[in-house]
Amino acid sequence: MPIPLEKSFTYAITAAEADFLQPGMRVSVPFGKSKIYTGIVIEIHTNAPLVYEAKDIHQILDDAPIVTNTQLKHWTWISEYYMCTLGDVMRAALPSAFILESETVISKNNDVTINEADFKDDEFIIYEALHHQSSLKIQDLMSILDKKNVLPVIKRLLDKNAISVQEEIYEKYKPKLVRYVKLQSAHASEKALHALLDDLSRAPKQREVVMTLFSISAQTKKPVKVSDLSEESGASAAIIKALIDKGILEEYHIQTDRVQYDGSENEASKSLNEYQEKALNKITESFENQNITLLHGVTSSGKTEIYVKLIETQLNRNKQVLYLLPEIALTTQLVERLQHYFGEKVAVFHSKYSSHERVEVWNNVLSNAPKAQVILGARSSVLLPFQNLGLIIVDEEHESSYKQFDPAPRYHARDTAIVLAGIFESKTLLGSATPSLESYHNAKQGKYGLVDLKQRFNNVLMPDIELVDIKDKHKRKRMQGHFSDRLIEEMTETLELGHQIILFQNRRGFSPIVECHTCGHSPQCPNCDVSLTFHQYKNQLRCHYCGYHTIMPKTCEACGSVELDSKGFGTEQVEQEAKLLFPNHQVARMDLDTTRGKYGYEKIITALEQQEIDILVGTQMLTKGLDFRNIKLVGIMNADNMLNFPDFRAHERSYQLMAQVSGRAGRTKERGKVLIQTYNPHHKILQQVSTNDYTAMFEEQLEERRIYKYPPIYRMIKITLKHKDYQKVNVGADWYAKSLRTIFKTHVLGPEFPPVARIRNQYLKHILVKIPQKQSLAKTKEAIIKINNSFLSVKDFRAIRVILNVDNY
DNA sequence: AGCACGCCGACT
DNA sequence: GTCGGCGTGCTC
Repeated sequence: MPIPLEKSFTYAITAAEADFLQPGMRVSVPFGKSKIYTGIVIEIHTNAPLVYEAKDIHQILDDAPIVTNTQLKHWTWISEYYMCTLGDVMRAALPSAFILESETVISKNNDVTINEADFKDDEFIIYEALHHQSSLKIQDLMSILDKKNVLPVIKRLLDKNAISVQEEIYEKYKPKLVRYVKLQSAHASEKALHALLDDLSRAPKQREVVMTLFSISAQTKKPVKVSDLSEESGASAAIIKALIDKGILEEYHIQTDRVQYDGSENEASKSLNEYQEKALNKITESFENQNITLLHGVTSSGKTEIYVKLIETQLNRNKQVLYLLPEIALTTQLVERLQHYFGEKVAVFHSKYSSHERVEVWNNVLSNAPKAQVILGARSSVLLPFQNLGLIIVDEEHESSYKQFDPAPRYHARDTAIVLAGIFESKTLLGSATPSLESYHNAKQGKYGLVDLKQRFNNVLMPDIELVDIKDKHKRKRMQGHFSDRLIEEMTETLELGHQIILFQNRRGFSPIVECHTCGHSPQCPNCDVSLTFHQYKNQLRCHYCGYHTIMPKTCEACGSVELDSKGFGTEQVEQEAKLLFPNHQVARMDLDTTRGKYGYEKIITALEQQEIDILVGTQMLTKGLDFRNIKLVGIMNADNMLNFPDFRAHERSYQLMAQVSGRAGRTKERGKVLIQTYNPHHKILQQVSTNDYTAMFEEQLEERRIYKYPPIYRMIKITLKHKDYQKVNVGADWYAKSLRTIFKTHVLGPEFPPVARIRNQYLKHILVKIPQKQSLAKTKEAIIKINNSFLSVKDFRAIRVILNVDNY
C-alpha cells in the first residue's frame, strides 16, 4: 500500500484471479471504511489470516507486472536500510499516475422529494449547486462553503436522503493521442475522388483541403496528422471538422510518446586522448576483480568521454546503462551530448518531467525498449524497473543532493545504486573531481577500485587561484561594496579581452538580515526561528524555510525609525553592485529565484552560451554542468560563510564547492583565474583549494573525523523529533536520548536544537547516534526501533513526529 | 497517510 | 444545549 504502514495487508481473491495475478501487478483494494487505494501485489499465498477476515480486492489494474521482482528486492533493502516502510519506497518509486486513489463524489437524489425549507443555509447552498452540476467533489464543497470541515454537511444531507455519495476512481495516466485523418473509404477510388472534387467546387476551401490531403499522402505514404494537414493547406480546424461531419474525411487517433527524440544521425564516439585511454583501461581492469570503482578525474579532464566508451561496450552486450547525475547537472547540454552518440537509445528521467512523461519512461525501461537502453537521470531513477542492467555510472558522486532528506525514503542514490548493481551482478562507476570522503576512503581501503585522471583535456592548466584578504582590504579602504580592488582589476581586464566572468555567492536574496539602525530590531519569520531575507527585486522580506513573505516595511516595526540597515549579502546585492561597477556590460543572476519554471534555467544557460551575458552571478547552481569555453575568471565573493557552517562536513563541502566553481574557469587553451575573497586567507581548506591539493584535504579531514568520531570512520543515524509544542519536544527528546544512552553510552549526541530550531511552527530537536565500525548496523537499528516503539507507546509522546535518518550525510 | 470516533471548550 | 476543534487509534 502506498502509505507508511509497517506491515503488508492480505486480501481475498478468487481462484481465477489467483491464476492471473502475479507479484508486481497493481490491484485496487478497499481500505478502511470508504477509501480505495492502489496496492502492489507482493505475494500470492493460501494462508488465510486468523484474526481478521480478509476483504475482497476491488479490481486488478494490470495485465502484466509493472514492478519487477528485482525492484521488490531492492525496495525491501531500501526500507530496511533507511528504516522506512515499503509504502514510503513505493510512493517514491512509482510515478504518481500509477497510484490511483478514490475520491468521494456526491450527487443529488432526483427521485426523492425534498422539503427545502428543512435545509440549513450551507445544506441549501450545496443542494442548489447540485442543480447546476450533477456531481461535486469534496474539494468543490470546500471551496463553495469556504471551510475545511464539510463532512457534517454531507452527513446531514445524507440523513435527509437528499444526496448520495460514491467513490470514484480515476486512471490518471492517459496516453497521448495524435489526431490523424484519412479519406473515407467510399471516396478512395480515383473516380470517386473526382466526383467528390466536383461536388466541392462550391466550397473552395474544403476542396483545397481534400487536394492537399491527397498530395501529402501521395508524397509521404504515411498517415496524415490533422495538424500537418491544417498547416499545409492553411485551413482552419472548423473547415476540417466540417469535412469530417460531412463524412468525407475520417478521423482516427494513434498513441504516441510524449518524450521523443528527434535528432539527427548518431555520431561515432570521439577517440580518447592518451590519459583518458589509460584511465579507461584501468577502469576495465579494475572491474575484473572489483564491483565498484572510483574515477577521480580533475575538473575538465574529459570524464564524460570515458563514460561514453563504457556505455558503448554495454550497449554492444545488449545491456541497459543507468547514468546518474545530480538534478542541477542534468542540463540540456549534457543530454544533447549523449544523444549525439546514442540517439534515441537515451531516455531522460528527472523531477521536472510530468507524471505522464514519467510513466512513459517507466514503461520503456520495463519493456527494455530500444528507446531506454541508456537512462540518464537524477536521484529517483535508481528506482526504475530495469531489466538487465549492465553498468551504473554515478557522476559527481560527492554531490549531497543524491541524498533525499525529506520525505521518507531518505535514501542515498549512490549507495542505493551500488546495491542495485549488486542485485544485477553488474558494475558501478563513481566519478568526481572532488570525491566524497567516504568514497575516497573506501577506495583507499581497497573496498573500491581507484583510477586517477590528473590531466585536464587538451592539457589546459589548472586555474590560477588567488586568495584575497578582505579584512586587510577593508582596513586599507580598498573595497567597493563587496568587491576588492583585486577582483575589480581582474574583472576589468577579463572584460576588456572579451571573456566572461562567474561570480559565486552562496546565498540568495539581497541581504539575509534587516536590522533597525536605532533599536536593533530585525524582522523575523512568524513561523520559523530565522530572520527574514530582503529580496530587492520584489521589495519583499522572505523566509527561505517556509516561503512566508511580506512587503518590505518602510519603517522599523518596533520603533518606527526609518533607518533600516541590512547585514550580510546575497546574489541580488552582488548583481546590483556588479551592474554599478560595470554599467556597460551585461550582468545576469542565476539562483532559485531566477530559474523557476521549466525553462528558466535553460534561458540563462543559452544566453551565457550566446555570450549575451558578460557577468553571471549565482549560487551553487553554477557549480554543475556548465561547460563554457569563454569563462576566464571566477570570483568567490565570500568563502567564510561556507567554512563556518555548523556541520561536520563544512570543510569538505567548502573544498568541493570551491574546487568545482574554480573548475569553471579556463576550459580552453588559456589559463583561467580564480579569486577567492576571504577574511581568513590562512585557513587550511583555502590553502588546499588554492594549491589543488585534494590528497592533503582528504588526509587532514579524515584525521579529524577519526578524532571526533564522524563518518566515514563512524556511521551515523540522526533522529529528529518534531512538534509544535516546545516543551513536548524537549521532554520527549530528553527521554529518547536517555534510553538511547543506556545502550549506546557515549555514542549518543544531543538532544540539541538545530541552528533553526523552529520551521513552519514546528520545533525540531536532533539526536545523533554514532556507530563504530565494528558495531553491527542491523543490531543498532533493531535497538533503535525498539526504543522508538516504547517511545511511541508513551501517551504524552505519541503526538511527536519522529524522523529516522540513516547516513544523514 | 486518512479518517472515524470521542472528548471538551465556545457560542446560541 | 449543540457545533466544531483536536487528540487517539485503526486500517487486511
